[in-house]
Amino acid sequence: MDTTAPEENYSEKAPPMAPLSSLRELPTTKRGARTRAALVKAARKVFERDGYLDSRLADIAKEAQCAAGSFYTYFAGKEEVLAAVLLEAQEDMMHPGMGRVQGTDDPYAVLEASNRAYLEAYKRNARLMALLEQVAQVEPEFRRFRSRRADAFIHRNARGIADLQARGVADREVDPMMASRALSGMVSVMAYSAFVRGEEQEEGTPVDFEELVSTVTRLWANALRFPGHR
Amino acid sequence: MDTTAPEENYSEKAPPMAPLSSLRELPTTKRGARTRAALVKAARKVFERDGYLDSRLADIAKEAQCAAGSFYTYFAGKEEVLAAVLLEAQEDMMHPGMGRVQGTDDPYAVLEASNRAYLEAYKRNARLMALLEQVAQVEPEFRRFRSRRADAFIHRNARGIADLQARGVADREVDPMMASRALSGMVSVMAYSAFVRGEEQEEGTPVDFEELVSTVTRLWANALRFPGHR
Amino acid sequence: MDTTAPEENYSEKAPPMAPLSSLRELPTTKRGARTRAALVKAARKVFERDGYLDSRLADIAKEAQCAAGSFYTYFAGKEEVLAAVLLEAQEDMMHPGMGRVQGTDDPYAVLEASNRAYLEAYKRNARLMALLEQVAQVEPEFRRFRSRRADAFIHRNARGIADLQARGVADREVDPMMASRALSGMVSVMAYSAFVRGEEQEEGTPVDFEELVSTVTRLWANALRFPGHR
Amino acid sequence: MDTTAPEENYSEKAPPMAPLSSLRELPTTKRGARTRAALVKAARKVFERDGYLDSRLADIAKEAQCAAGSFYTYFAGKEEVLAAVLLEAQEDMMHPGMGRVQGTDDPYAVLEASNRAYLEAYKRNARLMALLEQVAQVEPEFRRFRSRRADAFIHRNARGIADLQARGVADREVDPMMASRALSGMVSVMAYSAFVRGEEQEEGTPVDFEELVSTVTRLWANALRFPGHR
DNA sequence: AATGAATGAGACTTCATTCAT
DNA sequence: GATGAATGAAGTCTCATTCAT
Repeated sequence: MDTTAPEENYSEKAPPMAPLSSLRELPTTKRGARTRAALVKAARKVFERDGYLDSRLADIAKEAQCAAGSFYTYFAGKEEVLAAVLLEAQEDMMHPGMGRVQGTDDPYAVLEASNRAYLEAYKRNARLMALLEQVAQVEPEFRRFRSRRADAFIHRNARGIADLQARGVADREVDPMMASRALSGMVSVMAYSAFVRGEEQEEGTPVDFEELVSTVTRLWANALRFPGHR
Repeated sequence: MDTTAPEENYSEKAPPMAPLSSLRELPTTKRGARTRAALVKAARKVFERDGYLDSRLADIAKEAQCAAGSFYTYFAGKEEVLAAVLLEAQEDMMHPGMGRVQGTDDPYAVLEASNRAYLEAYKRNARLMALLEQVAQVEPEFRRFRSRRADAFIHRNARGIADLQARGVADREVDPMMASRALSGMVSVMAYSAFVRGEEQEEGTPVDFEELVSTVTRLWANALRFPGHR
Repeated sequence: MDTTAPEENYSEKAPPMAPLSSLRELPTTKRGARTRAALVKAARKVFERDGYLDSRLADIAKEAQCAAGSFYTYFAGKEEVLAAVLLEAQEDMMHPGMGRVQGTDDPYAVLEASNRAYLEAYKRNARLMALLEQVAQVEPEFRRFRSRRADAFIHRNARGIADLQARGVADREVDPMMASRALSGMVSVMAYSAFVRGEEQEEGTPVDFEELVSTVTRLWANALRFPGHR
Repeated sequence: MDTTAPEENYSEKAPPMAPLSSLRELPTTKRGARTRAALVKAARKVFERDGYLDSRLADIAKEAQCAAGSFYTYFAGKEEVLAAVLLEAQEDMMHPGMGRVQGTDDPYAVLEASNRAYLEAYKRNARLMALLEQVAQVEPEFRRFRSRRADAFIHRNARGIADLQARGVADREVDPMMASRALSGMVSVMAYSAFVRGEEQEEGTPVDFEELVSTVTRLWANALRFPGHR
């Protein structure tokens, strides 16, 4: 089963749904490549630090140690750098095949491994996820981007659920798609709450990662009425 | 039991958590009250139409048919009108005691009624909820506002869960708070996805409201291992 | 001799050079008189506190506990209240005939009494003097007002000097007018520096009043080569 | 002796008391330097013409023939350009060592040369001095600037006076500092009155420069009881 | 390619003054 | 007379984007 987790999901390298176009052609010279890379890196730093809205192109250029005008050699504007940033991060934001849990067929173990992988990836890229959430609220283009990612993930989990239903492991009363939507959402909300909001406020008990994994997995398994008594 | 639902929940009229201050004093005269009300109404309309960030004070004033300067008689800026808008809407955004489901003690029925009430309120105020989500990404003050609301709700549901655990109706293995966080989040995510994102895109099957209620309720009940076989 | 001191000088009650017009007619009713008086008083307070430029009519009205609109019943604007404030204060700002130093003819004693009276009056109204200096830099009308006051004083002292020259008590080489300008200016500068600038900065040795009087008097007397060896 | 004259006095190039900071960094390119210089020049012109308070940044930009926004490339606001204007003028506002009156030790001659140098510098920069007086009434930062300048001058003259007292040339009864304050103030008042106020009003006898110098010098010398009978 | 100055549209605020009650 | 809300002109400042070197 592949009951991974919510909202983001691109384990397959495949053309990741051509999310964001690079209008500008890539630089020809070595020097150009270097500058462009510096800009993308700087952009990520500035975005994560100041937020997308409060960041200015001038800051990004300064951070990349190049002139404001140079920015436009590579990008048409803020949106486009952000696209580049996201594109570049996409790889790592995708949990790496959840370690396969080789050699088991136990649905619960698979589910747990899947959730763990998702949450680890989320944690690793928490600031970027926060950024994406913010941007999605503001730029339709990125709202669509986020939706597509979430949908891909949801569909995959829906297939997993349907499969389990077929095998008699999961409750047949629920619609696989709706259930996937709900449970995937549940996990992503928890991730956001733990790693994004958790970071903002200094106070409060930082959630224990293992407890997070096990709670989420247990609820998910129960919700689908996995057999067994855990 | 009071397993209401996610993110927002203020059936008790009690101190509406004095969320957002109205620095400017309220108008003395009838005329003033009328103008202020017109501004709040106009602000809500403009915010919901253009989004918080893309709206200009001038537009709000125009919508309220008053001079730009008049705005400042009542509010110090965008934030403050928004606070007023939210304050005014708070009442209705709170689902009204979920009808009590008088006469039953069936946890499942209570849960379902609670979820239905929550989702109805969410649907009724979908555009405002969308606005709140947007603003929370941008203005710390409103991020806190949203958090406080969610927390209040989560705590209430956590109490409900703990109660059910004590009565032997709910799985004792999960921490009530974490479970509440996860399940409440699940419902609010579904509400957002159905009523906010569902509205944006014309295409797609609009979710059936009843199916939403029953799915969410079933998953919630299962997750906590309510007894019985539904 | 009447070698009083600088910049301000209106001991004679006589129509004090019709300095500032009261366009608005004075109030008829008792209530009106009360309001007007309250406004003038409030204006002085606000002006002295916030400075002329940074004060707003709304503040004055509030301080006078009346509505903003009421202001215009009595004054055409800021300038006019200020005129009223100055008019009202004029009386006390004028040192009271310097006690005449009755019974002496000693020029030095007269001079000293005159300077003392001037400095006392200046000190008493320091904040208002500061205000006047400020306003004179900004409003031509009040620049002229200040000039006329200074001139009146200078002329008077010039007459005093001429008189002493005639009596052989003062150096005949200097032009009475120029000398008066210089010496009167000297005293007013000292007064400003001691009572206005001295107040602004907490630090520093506050000037000893008596030392101020005696220094100024001695220098003045010496400058005109009063006979005798003090 | 170095009984220069009043209020301003910086013949020594020494630390120009780092009066006003240029927060914005200076332009790198030649073009930038040109624009900045044009802005400073324009600012001086506009300030002297309209007064500090009534001048608008837009006017300055227009005068410098550049876009309004360009202003902010070099200055944070009105205050900062003014600082630049003052900084640039500082050099010339400082009378140049008063020609030294080489070869004489006659205190009177030195004093006269000093006063002449001061008054010439004042006259040369009369409009700027007027501006400074105005601004000092309005912006604390510049009030302090003016005070520091005056103080430097006063201290220098005080030293001169003390020196003369030691040499038996000046009256020992007066405190050097107070005397310096008074006499320095006397000269600056005369300068202001002659070159600033004298310009405003078309009418009136424009003061004869030489008479001004000699009167001021004579009174100063007398006040300190220089020996000799002039 | 890189630079960094120049541009200018546009949004925000303030407050003196007017005006309907 | 008094009230206090309404008005709207003016000025400030920000930055994405362009452009001459």
